[in-house]
Amino acid sequence: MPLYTASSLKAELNSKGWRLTPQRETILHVFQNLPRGNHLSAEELYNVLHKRGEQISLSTIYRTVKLMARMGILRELELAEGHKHYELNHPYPHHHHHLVCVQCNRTIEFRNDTILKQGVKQVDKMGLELIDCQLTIHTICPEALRRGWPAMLPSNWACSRAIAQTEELEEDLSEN
Amino acid sequence: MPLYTASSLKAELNSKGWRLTPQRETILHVFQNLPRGNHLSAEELYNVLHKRGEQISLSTIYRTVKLMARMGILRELELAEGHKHYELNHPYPHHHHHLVCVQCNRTIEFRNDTILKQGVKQVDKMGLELIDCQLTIHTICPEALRRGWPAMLPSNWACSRAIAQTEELEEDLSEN
DNA sequence: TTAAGTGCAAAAGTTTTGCACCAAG
DNA sequence: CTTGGTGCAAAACTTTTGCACTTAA
Repeated sequence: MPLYTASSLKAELNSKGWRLTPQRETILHVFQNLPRGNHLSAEELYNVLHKRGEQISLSTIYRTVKLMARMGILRELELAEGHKHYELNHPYPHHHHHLVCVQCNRTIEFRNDTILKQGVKQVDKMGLELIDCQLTIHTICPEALRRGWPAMLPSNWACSRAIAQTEELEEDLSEN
Repeated sequence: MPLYTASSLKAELNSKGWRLTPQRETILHVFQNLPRGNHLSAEELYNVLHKRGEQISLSTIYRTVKLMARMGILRELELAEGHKHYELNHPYPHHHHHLVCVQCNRTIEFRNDTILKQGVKQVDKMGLELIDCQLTIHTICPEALRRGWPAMLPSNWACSRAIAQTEELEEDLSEN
Protein backbone atom coordinates (compact mmCIF):
# COMPACT_ATOMS: atom_id res chain seq x y z
CA MET A 1 0.00 0.00 0.00
CA PRO A 2 1.75 3.12 -1.23
CA LEU A 3 1.53 6.33 0.76
CA TYR A 4 -0.29 7.92 -2.16
CA THR A 5 -2.43 6.65 -4.97
CA ALA A 6 -3.10 8.71 -8.06
CA SER A 7 -6.47 9.63 -6.67
CA SER A 8 -5.34 10.64 -3.22
CA LEU A 9 -2.63 12.74 -4.82
CA LYS A 10 -5.25 14.30 -7.07
CA ALA A 11 -7.43 15.09 -4.10
CA GLU A 12 -4.56 16.75 -2.29
CA LEU A 13 -3.64 18.83 -5.27
CA ASN A 14 -7.17 19.82 -6.18
CA SER A 15 -7.93 20.90 -2.65
CA LYS A 16 -5.36 23.65 -3.13
CA GLY A 17 -6.37 24.57 -6.65
CA TRP A 18 -3.58 22.54 -8.22
CA ARG A 19 -3.89 19.84 -10.82
CA LEU A 20 -2.89 16.25 -11.22
CA THR A 21 -0.88 15.88 -14.40
CA PRO A 22 0.66 12.76 -15.91
CA GLN A 23 4.07 14.22 -15.12
CA ARG A 24 3.30 14.60 -11.44
CA GLU A 25 1.87 11.14 -11.24
CA THR A 26 4.90 9.66 -12.97
CA ILE A 27 7.31 11.45 -10.69
CA LEU A 28 5.47 10.26 -7.60
CA HIS A 29 5.65 6.71 -8.93
CA VAL A 30 9.39 6.90 -9.36
CA PHE A 31 9.82 7.85 -5.73
CA GLN A 32 7.39 5.23 -4.55
CA ASN A 33 9.33 2.52 -6.36
CA LEU A 34 12.72 3.73 -5.26
CA PRO A 35 14.41 1.19 -2.99
CA ARG A 36 14.38 2.47 0.57
CA GLY A 37 17.48 4.44 1.37
CA ASN A 38 17.82 5.90 -2.10
CA HIS A 39 17.31 9.53 -2.92
CA LEU A 40 17.47 11.37 -6.20
CA SER A 41 18.64 14.76 -7.34
CA ALA A 42 16.65 16.58 -10.00
CA GLU A 43 19.16 15.55 -12.62
CA GLU A 44 19.16 11.92 -11.51
CA LEU A 45 15.38 11.86 -11.59
CA TYR A 46 15.54 13.29 -15.08
CA ASN A 47 17.86 10.49 -16.18
CA VAL A 48 15.78 7.77 -14.57
CA LEU A 49 12.73 9.06 -16.38
CA HIS A 50 14.48 9.26 -19.71
CA LYS A 51 15.76 5.72 -19.42
CA ARG A 52 12.16 4.70 -19.00
CA GLY A 53 11.24 6.64 -22.08
CA GLU A 54 9.33 9.30 -20.13
CA GLN A 55 9.94 12.77 -21.54
CA ILE A 56 9.62 15.15 -18.64
CA SER A 57 11.59 18.37 -18.78
CA LEU A 58 14.08 19.38 -16.13
CA SER A 59 12.04 22.51 -15.40
CA THR A 60 9.00 20.45 -14.64
CA ILE A 61 11.04 18.20 -12.44
CA TYR A 62 12.39 21.11 -10.44
CA ARG A 63 8.92 22.60 -10.14
CA THR A 64 7.37 19.30 -9.12
CA VAL A 65 9.83 18.20 -6.47
CA LYS A 66 9.69 21.61 -4.87
CA LEU A 67 5.92 21.54 -4.79
CA MET A 68 5.84 18.05 -3.36
CA ALA A 69 8.40 18.96 -0.73
CA ARG A 70 6.30 21.89 0.36
CA MET A 71 3.27 19.64 0.51
CA GLY A 72 5.15 17.20 2.71
CA ILE A 73 5.07 14.39 0.17
CA LEU A 74 8.78 14.53 -0.50
CA ARG A 75 11.67 15.39 1.76
CA GLU A 76 14.37 17.73 0.58
CA LEU A 77 17.80 16.51 1.67
CA GLU A 78 20.93 18.60 1.82
CA LEU A 79 23.71 16.11 1.92
CA ALA A 80 26.45 18.57 1.18
CA GLU A 81 26.93 17.57 -2.43
CA GLY A 82 26.12 20.89 -4.01
CA HIS A 83 22.60 19.97 -4.96
CA LYS A 84 19.48 18.78 -3.25
CA HIS A 85 18.26 15.23 -3.09
CA TYR A 86 14.69 14.07 -2.67
CA GLU A 87 13.04 11.03 -1.19
CA LEU A 88 9.55 10.06 -0.06
CA ASN A 89 8.70 11.52 3.31
CA HIS A 90 7.99 8.27 5.10
CA PRO A 91 5.79 8.21 8.18
CA TYR A 92 6.91 7.18 11.61
CA PRO A 93 8.21 3.68 11.59
CA HIS A 94 10.37 4.41 8.57
CA HIS A 95 11.29 7.97 9.36
CA HIS A 96 15.06 8.37 9.43
CA HIS A 97 17.94 10.78 9.69
CA HIS A 98 21.34 11.18 8.06
CA LEU A 99 24.96 11.13 9.00
CA VAL A 100 27.30 12.81 6.52
CA CYS A 101 31.08 12.74 6.26
CA VAL A 102 32.32 16.32 5.83
CA GLN A 103 35.28 15.04 3.92
CA CYS A 104 33.92 12.57 1.39
CA ASN A 105 30.16 13.17 1.58
CA ARG A 106 29.44 9.54 2.28
CA THR A 107 25.95 9.33 3.79
CA ILE A 108 24.54 6.87 6.30
CA GLU A 109 20.90 6.63 7.34
CA PHE A 110 19.80 5.94 10.86
CA ARG A 111 16.55 5.79 12.74
CA ASN A 112 15.92 7.41 16.05
CA ASP A 113 12.40 7.77 17.35
CA THR A 114 13.40 10.01 20.20
CA ILE A 115 14.45 12.70 17.76
CA LEU A 116 11.17 12.59 15.86
CA LYS A 117 9.32 12.83 19.14
CA GLN A 118 11.35 15.87 20.12
CA GLY A 119 10.56 17.47 16.77
CA VAL A 120 6.87 16.87 17.24
CA LYS A 121 7.04 18.23 20.77
CA GLN A 122 8.76 21.34 19.49
CA VAL A 123 6.18 22.21 16.83
CA ASP A 124 3.32 21.34 19.16
CA LYS A 125 4.68 23.76 21.71
CA MET A 126 4.62 26.49 19.08
CA GLY A 127 1.24 25.53 17.67
CA LEU A 128 2.69 24.64 14.28
CA GLU A 129 2.43 21.60 12.05
CA LEU A 130 5.32 19.36 11.22
CA ILE A 131 6.15 18.89 7.57
CA ASP A 132 9.54 17.33 7.97
CA CYS A 133 12.08 16.85 10.70
CA GLN A 134 15.60 15.69 9.94
CA LEU A 135 18.71 15.47 12.00
CA THR A 136 21.92 15.85 10.04
CA ILE A 137 25.06 14.75 11.78
CA HIS A 138 28.36 15.87 10.36
CA THR A 139 31.26 13.62 11.07
CA ILE A 140 34.43 12.22 9.55
CA CYS A 141 34.04 8.68 8.40
CA PRO A 142 36.69 6.02 8.96
CA GLU A 143 37.67 5.99 5.28
CA ALA A 144 38.32 9.72 5.24
CA LEU A 145 40.28 9.44 8.48
CA ARG A 146 42.37 6.69 6.99
CA ARG A 147 43.08 8.86 3.97
CA GLY A 148 44.69 11.41 6.23
CA TRP A 149 42.06 13.87 7.26
CA PRO A 150 42.94 15.20 10.77
CA ALA A 151 43.73 12.21 12.86
CA MET A 152 42.10 13.80 15.86
CA LEU A 153 39.73 16.64 16.38
CA PRO A 154 41.40 19.40 18.38
CA SER A 155 40.85 19.27 22.09
CA ASN A 156 39.15 22.61 22.43
CA TRP A 157 36.64 22.24 19.65
CA ALA A 158 33.16 23.36 20.28
CA CYS A 159 31.79 19.96 19.51
CA SER A 160 34.28 18.07 21.57
CA ARG A 161 33.19 20.15 24.48
CA ALA A 162 29.61 19.58 23.56
CA ILE A 163 30.19 15.89 23.69
CA ALA A 164 31.95 15.98 27.02
CA GLN A 165 29.36 18.19 28.63
CA THR A 166 26.50 16.27 27.18
CA GLU A 167 27.84 13.03 28.48
CA GLU A 168 27.99 14.51 31.94
CA LEU A 169 24.46 15.74 31.51
CA GLU A 170 23.47 12.30 30.41
CA GLU A 171 24.92 10.75 33.53
CA ASP A 172 23.21 13.36 35.68
CA LEU A 173 19.86 12.54 34.23
CA SER A 174 20.81 8.86 34.13
CA GLU A 175 18.38 8.42 31.29
CA ASN A 176 17.62 5.39 29.21
CA MET B 1 36.06 34.40 26.51
CA PRO B 2 35.72 33.57 22.85
CA LEU B 3 35.78 29.97 21.71
CA TYR B 4 38.95 30.73 19.78
CA THR B 5 41.74 33.22 20.15
CA ALA B 6 44.09 34.01 17.31
CA SER B 7 46.66 31.76 18.88
CA SER B 8 44.42 28.79 19.50
CA LEU B 9 43.19 29.07 15.93
CA LYS B 10 46.78 29.20 14.77
CA ALA B 11 47.59 26.10 16.77
CA GLU B 12 44.66 24.23 15.26
CA LEU B 13 45.61 25.21 11.75
CA ASN B 14 49.30 24.55 12.12
CA SER B 15 48.69 21.13 13.58
CA LYS B 16 47.26 20.15 10.19
CA GLY B 17 49.86 21.91 8.10
CA TRP B 18 47.65 24.93 7.48
CA ARG B 19 48.44 28.56 8.19
CA LEU B 20 46.93 31.39 10.09
CA THR B 21 46.45 34.32 7.74
CA PRO B 22 45.08 37.77 8.50
CA GLN B 23 42.06 36.88 6.37
CA ARG B 24 41.25 33.80 8.41
CA GLU B 25 41.67 35.67 11.64
CA THR B 26 39.41 38.47 10.46
CA ILE B 27 36.72 36.08 9.31
CA LEU B 28 36.74 34.27 12.64
CA HIS B 29 36.37 37.60 14.40
CA VAL B 30 33.32 38.51 12.39
CA PHE B 31 31.60 35.31 13.45
CA GLN B 32 32.67 35.72 17.05
CA ASN B 33 31.16 39.18 17.18
CA LEU B 34 27.97 38.24 15.41
CA PRO B 35 24.96 38.57 17.71
CA ARG B 36 23.77 35.13 18.70
CA GLY B 37 21.14 33.83 16.35
CA ASN B 38 22.64 35.48 13.30
CA HIS B 39 24.23 33.58 10.47
CA LEU B 40 25.88 34.79 7.30
CA SER B 41 26.09 33.60 3.73
CA ALA B 42 29.37 33.97 1.87
CA GLU B 43 28.06 37.04 0.11
CA GLU B 44 26.79 38.61 3.31
CA LEU B 45 30.11 38.00 4.99
CA TYR B 46 31.79 39.63 2.01
CA ASN B 47 29.61 42.70 2.40
CA VAL B 48 30.13 42.94 6.14
CA LEU B 49 33.86 42.84 5.60
CA HIS B 50 33.79 45.46 2.88
CA LYS B 51 31.77 47.82 5.01
CA ARG B 52 34.52 47.51 7.57
CA GLY B 53 37.07 48.30 4.92
CA GLU B 54 38.49 44.77 4.89
CA GLN B 55 39.34 43.62 1.39
CA ILE B 56 38.90 39.88 1.36
CA SER B 57 37.95 38.22 -1.89
CA LEU B 58 34.87 36.09 -2.29
CA SER B 59 37.04 33.12 -3.25
CA THR B 60 38.92 33.34 -0.01
CA ILE B 61 35.68 33.61 1.89
CA TYR B 62 34.30 30.49 0.28
CA ARG B 63 37.54 28.65 0.88
CA THR B 64 37.73 29.78 4.49
CA VAL B 65 34.19 29.04 5.60
CA LYS B 66 34.37 25.60 4.06
CA LEU B 67 37.64 24.88 5.81
CA MET B 68 36.31 26.11 9.12
CA ALA B 69 33.16 24.08 8.76
CA ARG B 70 35.16 20.95 8.14
CA MET B 71 37.27 21.76 11.18
CA GLY B 72 34.15 22.11 13.27
CA ILE B 73 34.70 25.81 13.99
CA LEU B 74 31.75 26.91 11.90
CA ARG B 75 28.44 25.24 11.22
CA GLU B 76 27.09 25.07 7.71
CA LEU B 77 23.36 25.73 7.67
CA GLU B 78 20.99 24.85 4.87
CA LEU B 79 18.00 27.00 5.51
CA ALA B 80 16.43 26.45 2.12
CA GLU B 81 17.38 29.81 0.71
CA GLY B 82 19.44 28.62 -2.19
CA HIS B 83 22.74 29.23 -0.49
CA LYS B 84 24.49 28.16 2.66
CA HIS B 85 24.70 30.14 5.85
CA TYR B 86 27.41 29.90 8.47
CA GLU B 87 27.57 30.52 12.17
CA LEU B 88 29.93 29.66 15.02
CA ASN B 89 29.56 26.09 16.14
CA HIS B 90 28.72 26.76 19.76
CA PRO B 91 29.31 24.11 22.39
CA TYR B 92 26.65 22.50 24.48
CA PRO B 93 24.78 25.04 26.47
CA HIS B 94 24.35 27.19 23.39
CA HIS B 95 23.97 24.48 20.83
CA HIS B 96 20.72 24.92 18.93
CA HIS B 97 18.57 23.73 16.06
CA HIS B 98 16.40 25.38 13.42
CA LEU B 99 12.81 25.48 12.40
CA VAL B 100 12.20 26.69 8.84
CA CYS B 101 9.01 27.74 7.11
CA VAL B 102 8.82 25.97 3.75
CA GLN B 103 6.82 28.84 2.39
CA CYS B 104 8.63 32.00 3.44
CA ASN B 105 11.94 30.64 4.72
CA ARG B 106 11.53 32.38 8.05
CA THR B 107 13.85 30.67 10.53
CA ILE B 108 13.47 30.14 14.25
CA GLU B 109 16.14 28.78 16.56
CA PHE B 110 15.43 26.44 19.40
CA ARG B 111 17.44 24.49 21.92
CA ASN B 112 16.89 20.89 22.78
CA ASP B 113 19.49 18.99 24.72
CA THR B 114 17.84 15.66 24.17
CA ILE B 115 18.54 15.90 20.46
CA LEU B 116 22.20 16.67 20.96
CA LYS B 117 22.44 13.75 23.34
CA GLN B 118 20.89 11.46 20.72
CA GLY B 119 23.36 12.70 18.14
CA VAL B 120 26.26 11.99 20.43
CA LYS B 121 24.87 8.57 21.23
CA GLN B 122 24.57 7.82 17.53
CA VAL B 123 28.16 8.66 16.62
CA ASP B 124 29.48 6.95 19.75
CA LYS B 125 27.69 3.80 18.73
CA MET B 126 29.47 3.93 15.39
CA GLY B 127 32.84 4.89 16.81
CA LEU B 128 32.85 8.24 15.02
CA GLU B 129 33.42 11.80 16.17
CA LEU B 130 30.77 14.46 16.12
CA ILE B 131 31.53 17.62 14.17
CA ASP B 132 28.03 19.02 14.04
CA CYS B 133 24.56 17.84 14.74
CA GLN B 134 21.56 19.86 13.63
CA LEU B 135 17.89 19.16 13.53
CA THR B 136 16.03 21.02 10.83
CA ILE B 137 12.29 21.11 11.19
CA HIS B 138 10.24 22.13 8.18
CA THR B 139 6.92 23.70 8.93
CA ILE B 140 4.54 26.40 7.79
CA CYS B 141 4.69 29.47 9.92
CA PRO B 142 1.57 31.36 11.02
CA GLU B 143 2.33 34.28 8.69
CA ALA B 144 2.52 32.02 5.66
CA LEU B 145 -0.66 30.27 6.72
CA ARG B 146 -2.41 33.60 7.04
CA ARG B 147 -1.25 34.55 3.57
CA GLY B 148 -3.13 31.61 2.18
CA TRP B 149 -0.77 28.72 2.05
CA PRO B 150 -2.77 25.48 2.51
CA ALA B 151 -5.07 26.09 5.41
CA MET B 152 -4.61 22.54 6.59
CA LEU B 153 -2.16 19.81 5.89
CA PRO B 154 -3.88 16.89 4.19
CA SER B 155 -5.13 14.20 6.50
CA ASN B 156 -3.12 11.37 5.02
CA TRP B 157 0.22 13.08 4.88
CA ALA B 158 3.22 11.13 5.92
CA CYS B 159 4.05 13.61 8.60
CA SER B 160 0.58 13.86 10.00
CA ARG B 161 0.67 10.15 10.48
CA ALA B 162 4.12 10.40 11.91
CA ILE B 163 2.81 12.83 14.47
CA ALA B 164 -0.17 10.69 15.39
CA GLN B 165 1.85 7.55 15.72
CA THR B 166 4.59 9.24 17.61
CA GLU B 167 2.18 10.65 20.09
CA GLU B 168 0.81 7.21 20.75
CA LEU B 169 4.31 5.95 21.13
CA GLU B 170 4.98 8.76 23.51
CA GLU B 171 2.01 7.83 25.64
CA ASP B 172 3.06 4.22 25.60
CA LEU B 173 6.44 5.08 26.90
CA SER B 174 4.91 7.76 29.11
CA GLU B 175 8.11 9.68 28.89
CA ASN B 176 8.83 13.11 30.24
C1' DT C 1 63.08 28.90 1.13
C1' DT C 2 58.94 26.54 -0.01
C1' DA C 3 54.48 25.14 0.33
C1' DA C 4 50.18 27.17 1.36
C1' DG C 5 47.00 31.06 0.68
C1' DT C 6 45.05 34.98 -1.92
C1' DG C 7 42.83 37.54 -5.63
C1' DC C 8 41.11 37.78 -10.04
C1' DA C 9 38.62 36.29 -13.80
C1' DA C 10 36.66 32.60 -15.96
C1' DA C 11 34.19 28.32 -15.60
C1' DA C 12 31.11 25.07 -13.81
C1' DG C 13 26.96 23.79 -11.88
C1' DT C 14 22.37 24.02 -10.24
C1' DT C 15 17.99 26.20 -10.13
C1' DT C 16 14.75 29.69 -11.83
C1' DT C 17 12.06 32.22 -15.28
C1' DG C 18 9.70 34.28 -19.42
C1' DC C 19 6.84 32.89 -22.82
C1' DA C 20 4.09 30.39 -26.12
C1' DC C 21 1.47 26.38 -26.21
C1' DC C 22 -1.25 22.59 -24.02
C1' DA C 23 -4.60 20.49 -21.09
C1' DA C 24 -7.04 19.56 -16.48
C1' DG C 25 -11.05 20.71 -14.14
C1' DC D 1 -13.41 28.21 -21.25
C1' DT D 2 -10.04 29.51 -17.75
C1' DT D 3 -6.30 28.96 -15.23
C1' DG D 4 -2.62 26.16 -14.15
C1' DG D 5 1.16 23.27 -16.07
C1' DT D 6 4.80 22.09 -19.43
C1' DG D 7 8.83 22.58 -22.37
C1' DC D 8 12.36 25.19 -24.19
C1' DA D 9 15.97 28.34 -24.07
C1' DA D 10 17.93 31.89 -21.69
C1' DA D 11 19.08 33.93 -17.38
C1' DA D 12 20.35 34.10 -12.69
C1' DC D 13 22.96 32.63 -8.99
C1' DT D 14 26.09 30.33 -6.08
C1' DT D 15 30.34 28.00 -5.73
C1' DT D 16 34.68 26.27 -7.67
C1' DT D 17 39.07 26.58 -10.15
C1' DG D 18 43.39 27.77 -12.81
C1' DC D 19 47.04 30.67 -12.42
C1' DA D 20 50.33 34.17 -11.16
C1' DC D 21 51.68 36.47 -7.14
C1' DT D 22 52.23 36.75 -1.86
C1' DT D 23 53.40 35.35 2.44
C1' DA D 24 53.44 32.40 6.73
C1' DA D 25 56.31 29.23 8.94
